[in-house]
Amino acid sequence: MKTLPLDVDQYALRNKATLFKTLSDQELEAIANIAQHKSICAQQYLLTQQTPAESVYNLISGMALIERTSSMGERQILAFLFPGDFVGLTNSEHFEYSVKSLSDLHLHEFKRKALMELADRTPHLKENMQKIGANVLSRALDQVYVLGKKRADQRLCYFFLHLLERMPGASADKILLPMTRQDMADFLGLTIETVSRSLSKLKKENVIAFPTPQHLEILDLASVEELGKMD
Amino acid sequence: MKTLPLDVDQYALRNKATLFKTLSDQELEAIANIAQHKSICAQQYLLTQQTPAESVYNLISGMALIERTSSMGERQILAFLFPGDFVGLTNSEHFEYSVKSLSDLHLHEFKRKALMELADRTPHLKENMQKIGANVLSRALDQVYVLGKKRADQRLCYFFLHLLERMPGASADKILLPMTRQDMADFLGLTIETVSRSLSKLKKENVIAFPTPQHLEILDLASVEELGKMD
DNA sequence: CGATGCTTTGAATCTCGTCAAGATGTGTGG
DNA sequence: CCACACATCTTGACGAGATTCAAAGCATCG
Repeated sequence: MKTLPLDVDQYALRNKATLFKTLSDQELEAIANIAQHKSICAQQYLLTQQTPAESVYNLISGMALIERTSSMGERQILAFLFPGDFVGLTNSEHFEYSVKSLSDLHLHEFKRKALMELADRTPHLKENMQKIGANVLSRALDQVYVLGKKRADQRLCYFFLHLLERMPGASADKILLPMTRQDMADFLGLTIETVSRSLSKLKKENVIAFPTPQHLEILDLASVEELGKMD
Repeated sequence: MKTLPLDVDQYALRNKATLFKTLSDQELEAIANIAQHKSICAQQYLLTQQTPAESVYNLISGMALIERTSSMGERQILAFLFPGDFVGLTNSEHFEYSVKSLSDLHLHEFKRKALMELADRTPHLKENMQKIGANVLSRALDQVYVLGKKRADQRLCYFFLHLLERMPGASADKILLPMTRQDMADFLGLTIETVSRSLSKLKKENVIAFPTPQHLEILDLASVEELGKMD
């Protein structure tokens, strides 16, 4: 269990709000003692709407998505999860969403009770957890704004900027997309065809390029920022 | 715009997640000791994007809205606030939104630090605050789903059900709307014309009626539920 | 009363969704 | 290495739904 804290992270530690930021070695070890390693293959469900909400998870490596599917089969992706992200902080008895892996995942699993108790004794940890919660809400509100006000091409540019900011190793000239077009569509409140058409339009305007369908390149970052900005 | 007759405490106490639920008299008194009364007239800003986030507020009576306005003048309403609601729980230095009153407001103001400290010593209070936070997020995710997947008439029905559930004194045959059509549009990601047209359509289908423009009556609750349901 | 602000309606336009087909990739077995 | 099959992605044509711009209806309030 000593292996813990530090395989997380050259990425997570440089990220803004992460569970482990600014913690002392002792504090990190205390967390390590209640953490369990967990691995999941690509395209598997980490948890679903029916799962009792006893555990919370910290994503070490890989990518995942949070989705909600209605009884009529309508799927809305509520968020994508990146290394360092935290998922499962709810206060209901069971989760209100499902979490599905996009790639092989490594995570830390915590019993919620144990983590909460530790947080009570570890101010820095509690502060980090609150920050993470605030960020989750803040991003959900951003998404509300985008879905309420933006056209398809603008939503996609917002999405690119989102990836650029949050995805480890992403740079304007090389963004690897682990999600399908359908995932993007369900995240942005569009259909797969509209996503595809908007991508083609941006391609034709030389704003972006696709060396392969999963490999995005931003050619004109200024335009992307203009289209996708939030303020 | 007329102000709403609101029976505050009666509503707040029967509501699910409120700051004061299940607290003992002693605990309530401890809260009272750090609370300050505040009153605001209709159509005023309680706080704005620029306000430093030092205080949090608990709404006693009246209604308000949370909005975000972009540099291009696009406004998105992120939530409506009802008696018992809590606003201001963020972890950034300043707020990421503005709060505007729809009617005359009475609220409790707490210094964030003081409330946090008290919460540390008062498990019930902390639990209530966490529940409120979870509810806020849950509703934001509902809104993402609605904006991503629903037609104009469905969004309106969702909104009606939302009001029915949360607004004090609302019943199917009498819902007083303190907000304008523009507010509804900005909440639901529509234009005011689309809101008006959709309302007219629902009126023509005898699903709803408007004795006056601010007085909504649901004639066919089953249809409203079918159109506005979330699952 | 008229004046103002909010709401509704109308017509033209645009964006996006739907349905259908075609193209491109990826993986497998020969 | 090629050929085929399957999945994903792209494109096209059309229609539904929402926005835009403009004008007309209704309240409310001096």
